[in-house]
Amino acid sequence: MEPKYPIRVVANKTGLSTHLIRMWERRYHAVEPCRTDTKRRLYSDVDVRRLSLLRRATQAGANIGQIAGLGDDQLVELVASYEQISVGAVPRAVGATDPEFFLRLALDAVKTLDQRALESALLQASVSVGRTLLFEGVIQPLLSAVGEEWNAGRIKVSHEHMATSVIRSFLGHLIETTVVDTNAPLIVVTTPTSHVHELGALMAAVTATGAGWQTMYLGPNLPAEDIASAVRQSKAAAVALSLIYPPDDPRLPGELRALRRLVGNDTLIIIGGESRGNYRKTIEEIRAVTVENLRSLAEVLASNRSVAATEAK
Amino acid sequence: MEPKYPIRVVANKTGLSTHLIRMWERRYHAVEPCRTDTKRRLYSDVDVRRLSLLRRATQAGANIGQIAGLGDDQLVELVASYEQISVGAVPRAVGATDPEFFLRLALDAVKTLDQRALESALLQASVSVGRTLLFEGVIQPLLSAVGEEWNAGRIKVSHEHMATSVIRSFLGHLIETTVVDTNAPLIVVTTPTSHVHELGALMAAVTATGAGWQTMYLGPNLPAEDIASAVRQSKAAAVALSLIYPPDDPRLPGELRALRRLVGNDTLIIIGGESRGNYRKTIEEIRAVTVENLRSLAEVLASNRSVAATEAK
DNA sequence: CAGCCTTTGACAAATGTGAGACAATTACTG
DNA sequence: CAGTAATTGTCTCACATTTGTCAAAGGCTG
Repeated sequence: MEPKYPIRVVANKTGLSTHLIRMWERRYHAVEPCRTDTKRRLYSDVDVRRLSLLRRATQAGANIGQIAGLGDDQLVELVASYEQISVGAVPRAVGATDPEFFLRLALDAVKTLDQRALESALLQASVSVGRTLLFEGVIQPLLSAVGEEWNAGRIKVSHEHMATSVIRSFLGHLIETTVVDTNAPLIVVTTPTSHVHELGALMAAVTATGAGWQTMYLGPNLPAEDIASAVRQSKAAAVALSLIYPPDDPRLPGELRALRRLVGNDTLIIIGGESRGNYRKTIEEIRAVTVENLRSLAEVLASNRSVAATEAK
Repeated sequence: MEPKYPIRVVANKTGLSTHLIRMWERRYHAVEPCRTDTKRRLYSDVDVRRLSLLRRATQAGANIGQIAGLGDDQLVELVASYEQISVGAVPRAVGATDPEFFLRLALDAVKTLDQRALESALLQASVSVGRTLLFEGVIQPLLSAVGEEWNAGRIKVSHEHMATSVIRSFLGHLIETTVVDTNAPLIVVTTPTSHVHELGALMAAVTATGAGWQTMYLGPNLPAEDIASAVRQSKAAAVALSLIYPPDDPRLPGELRALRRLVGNDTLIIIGGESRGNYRKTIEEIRAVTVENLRSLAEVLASNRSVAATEAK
């Protein structure tokens, strides 16, 4: 863990102001970063994580003065109890920033049908690795792994259902606990009719809140007409659709064209999901943006945020 | 369990006002939290639990002066008996405990597609009215109302999806935040194959945790074989199935018989949901218990809890 | 040289505390 | 049944603590 971030970057990553970070250091020794030769602060990933935890805890009502001195592992527990998640007695590895560790933990939990352990693995992963790594290193691999195990007949549908249900509620929780400013532009997230896989859309929704957008998550399987009416009623600046299964839906091109027609040309349409490639022609035709993964979704949203915000006025 | 919550967090968690919490302390010594060096109150999880119990008891009609001195165990019993008695009876006028108020709030939120408002309406309702009233007075009427509005063409599917998605994550949250004794018997909650309506099952799952059972919620649409394997692997003492739609599923009797055969005769099978009446013959045949509503589910679970607990040993 | 960082001191908003008071309801008494 | 006392939730006030924000002055960086 080499120290590397100047204070400005840390402020961006954690959502705290530089002022506040320095104050917390001065008053409570919340984090004491290394310095350059010329006394400039240089924060490590561990510091960033600690500051994020502190922010979540204070957000939930803790007094910074009381908690600033706590150890990292205590802090994780504290955040859990403040946010009303039960961690229970589980193997803890706060030091580990290794997604694979949490992936293994989670997969074991699925195999043994242990709901609590799965929740706790996800929670710990979410505080120990960043959100990007949480998706790309834990949740997505977990879903693939569960799929493989099921294909191989080593686990049952019930395991897969349990995993889905826990992950879904965990992701919902992430959206709820992320505070976004109410002036932020709004994005509608859903999947088109007959596309029933919803976890991709949920992760997109979480990514969007993380990128500072207000999100309206409408669940899977929604006709173009209804998506458009939701966009209009909520005055959303963008729509994101996740396409996973079926990979070859003959009715989808029609739906997409209808969507573009109904929302008008000012609304950004973003399309992601594994099957997006199979509909490329239509996507180009309706001038929608495709994103390969959640990271590029975040980039697209970041670069469109200011545009959307100004247009709203 | 070190003391850690400042009073405002406790107020949020319990639904009491900070004023009232201090008053109960001054007058009745209901809880006497530790203090910081500067006399600020710091509550522990135990204190929070105790205050919640006190709130539930007073809401059900107990007078605070009488019960404030009781021990925690007595309080649990008291709350249980009080809530049995006062179900349906008019609760004492404590604040705006009118479910219809929250129902209207929630319905407005759905109509205006306001996710946050719906969440906050549900959250307020859950701390202001008891859980029974939350289901029977808010969530179920809300779902019916949304259905009616949709039939009448006054709202779109997107509204219904939004409502479903918010309610689902809210219910999931309720399950997670209810702390259950890890020795409690376990119940598996799901719906059979092709029964895709999941909110009934989710409410059943919440009811079960409220009745002191550990709950494994597996989501909707699960084949009998997989339900049974989940029961066996998790050593569950009971299974609850919610039947709503379709009301006349020709394959259901076969599924139910298979379920009984696969789980053996020691497992309690509970069946609820609006359509349960249409399958009465099979239900009797497999010696399953039917419940009319969530309240009777709670009763069945309460009376079977001790039985299940002893059998587990 | 403009812009960012550091330290220090100061300020104001928010929140918590204890005491007292008030109004509404309930329970008891003659 | 009227009158009285007790109960209980809410509110206000004066004061202390906590905490986020800001400004000034000087140094570092590109």
